[in-house]
Amino acid sequence: MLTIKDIARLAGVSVSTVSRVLNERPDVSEESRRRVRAVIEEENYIPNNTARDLVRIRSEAIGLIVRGEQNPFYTDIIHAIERALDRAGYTMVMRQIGFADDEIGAGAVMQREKRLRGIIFLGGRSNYAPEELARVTVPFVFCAYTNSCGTLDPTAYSSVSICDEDAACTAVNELIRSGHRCIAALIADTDDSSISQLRYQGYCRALAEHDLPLRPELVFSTGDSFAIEDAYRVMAASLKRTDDFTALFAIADDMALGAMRALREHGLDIPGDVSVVAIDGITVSEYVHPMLSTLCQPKEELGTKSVELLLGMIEGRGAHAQVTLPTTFRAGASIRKLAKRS
Amino acid sequence: MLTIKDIARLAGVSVSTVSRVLNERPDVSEESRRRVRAVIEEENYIPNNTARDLVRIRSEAIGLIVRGEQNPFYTDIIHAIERALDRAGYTMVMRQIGFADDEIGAGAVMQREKRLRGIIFLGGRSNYAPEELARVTVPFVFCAYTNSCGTLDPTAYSSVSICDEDAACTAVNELIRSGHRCIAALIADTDDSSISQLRYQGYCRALAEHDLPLRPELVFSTGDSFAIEDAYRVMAASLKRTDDFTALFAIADDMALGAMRALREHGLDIPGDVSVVAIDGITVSEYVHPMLSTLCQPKEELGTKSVELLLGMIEGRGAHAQVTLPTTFRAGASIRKLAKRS
DNA sequence: CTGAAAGCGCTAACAA
DNA sequence: TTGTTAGCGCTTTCAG
Repeated sequence: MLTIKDIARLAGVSVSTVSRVLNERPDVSEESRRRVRAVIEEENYIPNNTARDLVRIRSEAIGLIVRGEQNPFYTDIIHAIERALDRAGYTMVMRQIGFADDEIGAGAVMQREKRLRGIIFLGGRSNYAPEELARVTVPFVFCAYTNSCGTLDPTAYSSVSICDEDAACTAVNELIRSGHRCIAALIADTDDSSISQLRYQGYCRALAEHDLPLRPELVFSTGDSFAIEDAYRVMAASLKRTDDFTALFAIADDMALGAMRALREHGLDIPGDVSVVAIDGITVSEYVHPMLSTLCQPKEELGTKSVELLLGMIEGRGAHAQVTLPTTFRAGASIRKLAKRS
Repeated sequence: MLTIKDIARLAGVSVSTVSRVLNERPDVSEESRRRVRAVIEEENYIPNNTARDLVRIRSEAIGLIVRGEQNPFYTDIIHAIERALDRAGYTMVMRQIGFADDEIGAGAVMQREKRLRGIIFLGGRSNYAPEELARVTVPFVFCAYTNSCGTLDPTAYSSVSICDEDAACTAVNELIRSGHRCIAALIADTDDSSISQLRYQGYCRALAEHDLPLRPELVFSTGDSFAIEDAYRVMAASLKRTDDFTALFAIADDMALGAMRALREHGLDIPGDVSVVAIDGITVSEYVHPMLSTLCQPKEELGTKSVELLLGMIEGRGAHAQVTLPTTFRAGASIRKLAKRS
C-alpha cells in the first residue's frame, strides 16, 4: 500500500508538497504540482482517509442514524441525503437502530468513534430533555420529524419536516369532504410526542372541526410499529370487533397497504365499502390497486434540505432552524365520494 | 475530548494499561482493570476509532457497495448484513452507486480510503476480468449475484446467491403448469451476464422444455432499469402493440408491480386476463391485490451467509466459495389456472 | 515556494 | 503485570 512518503519520493519532493497538492493548496509551483499529480495518477495512489481524519481531528464524515424498522419511506430520503453529502464532499456513515433504541446515545457514541462533523437523525422521537441532547456536541438535524411538542428551545436544535398534525388533518379532511362521517384511524403509539401521536391529533382535530364524534373503538393501534405486517395483523383483528366505518385514515402509507389487505380479506371493497387515505407518499402506493390516496411528503427535499441545514451549521454559515416543508395531496382511487344524505 | 492519556492519568496507570483493558487483554491485574474501567465509565470516555484504525492499519470496517436504484428487495438484505456485522463487532460503511457505475472501482477506492477489512457487493454485474477484480485486495463477496457465466476462477471470488436461471425457469414453469402457453416476459438488459439476462435465459429454457415457441414480440425490456416506474412505462407502451398473452413473467417483484398497474389500466384483469409471476419476494408484494405469486429469495440468509463467508475469509478460517441458496415459491393469487384445451 | 519536524490518539513491541 | 517508546499516514506550523 502506497503512502504519501512513497509518492513524495517518487516525485522527488517532500511529503508536505504532496500533502499540499492533495489538499489543493495554492502555494505549490505548477511544476511540482504537475509532477506529483502524475505520480499519483501513475501509481493509482489513494490517500488514507483514516490518517487524514485523525490529524484533522475531525473527519469529513456525517453520521446518519435511522431509527425503526425499514420503512420504504426512508429509502428515498436516505438516497437524497447521500447524494447531497457526496456532492458536498462528505462521507456518510449510516447506522440503523431499533425502534426502542436511544438515538441520541447512538449519535453520541458514533460522533466520538467516527469523529463525525455532524449527524442527521432520521425517524426518531422528539421528546428529549436538553441535557440528553447535550451529549451530542456536533451539529445535528432531525429529518422528517421535529420537536413539535416544544420541550426544546428552537435555538437548540434543527429539523426539517412536514407539519404532521396539519398533514393528518388535511388527509382526514379529504375523507370528510367526500362525505365520510365514520372514519376509523390506524395508528401506532399514542403515548408520547411521536409522529404517530401528532398525526393522531390531526385526525382528532379534523373530526372536531366538523363536529364529528371521536369514537375510541374506531381507533386501532399497532402499539409501536409502523410495519406493514403489524398494520395488517391489527386491522384484521380489529375488523372482527367492528367494521362500522366507511373510511380509514392510516398514519403511514405502509400501514395503509397492510390494512387494505385486511379489509379485502374481510370482504370489504376499497373504496366501495371503505375508503382509505394515508400520509407519506411512498413510491409503491402509486402502483397498488386501488391507487392509494395519500398526502405526499417531499422526500427529496427533506433529504437535501437537511444536508443543507447541517452543512450550513458545520461550515459556520447558518444557525439552527426548524424548516417545515409542504405536503401535496396525491389523489389515488382509494376514496369513494359518498352520496350526500345529511 | 478525552484521550487515552487522560484516562491513564486519571486512573494512575500508563496508556498501555488503558489500551490493554480497552482491548480486553488478559495481562492486566484485576485491580488496574477495575480502576481503569471506573474512570472510563465515570468520564464517559469513548476511544477514537480513527486512531485505532490507523494504527491497526486495518480497521474493523466492512464496506457495502450497493449498485443500482433503490430496490426494496435490497433493504432487507442490507439490514441482515448490518445486524450480522454488528453482532460480530464490525462496522458497516455503505456506499450506493449508480446503475452504470463501476462497483469494483468504487470498492477499490473505498477499501483504501477507509482501510476496509472486506467488502460486500450487493447487486452488481459479474462479468469482470480477473485484472479488474485484482484492484480489490481485501476479501469480498458478491451478494445476491454470482459469476455464473464463468469468466472467473471459482477460487478467485466468493458469492452468495440463488441460481437465477433456475429460479426463472421454476417461476415460468408455474405458469406453464397452470396451462399458460402465451407467456410474455418483462426484463431489463439482455446483453451481458446480468441477473436480468440470467433470468431471461431461465424463461427461455422453461419455454423450450415445454416446446413453446419463444416469441420475441412478447419480450419487453426496460433497457437497464429495474425501477417500478420504468416497468410500468415499458409495459404500458408494449400493450399498445400487443396483448396477445395470457401470462407475464417479470424478472423482479418490483417490475411486476409496475407492470400490473399497466395491465389494469389497459383494461386487463389479473389474473382473469393475465396471470403474473415474478422473482424476489419483497414484502409488499404479499400485500398488493391480487397477492403476487413469486419465487422468494431467502433475503435474511443472503445477508447473513455473505457476512459469514466474508468474515471467514478475513479471519483466516475459510476460503472462497460460491454459495447457492434455495428459493421458495410463494403462491399468491396472481396466477389463474387455465382450463385444459389442446 | 519548499522541507523538516511535531504531533493527531492509539497499539504493540520491548524492557523492566 | 506494567511502563516506555516507536510509529500508523497524514496535516500543519515554522523556518528557510
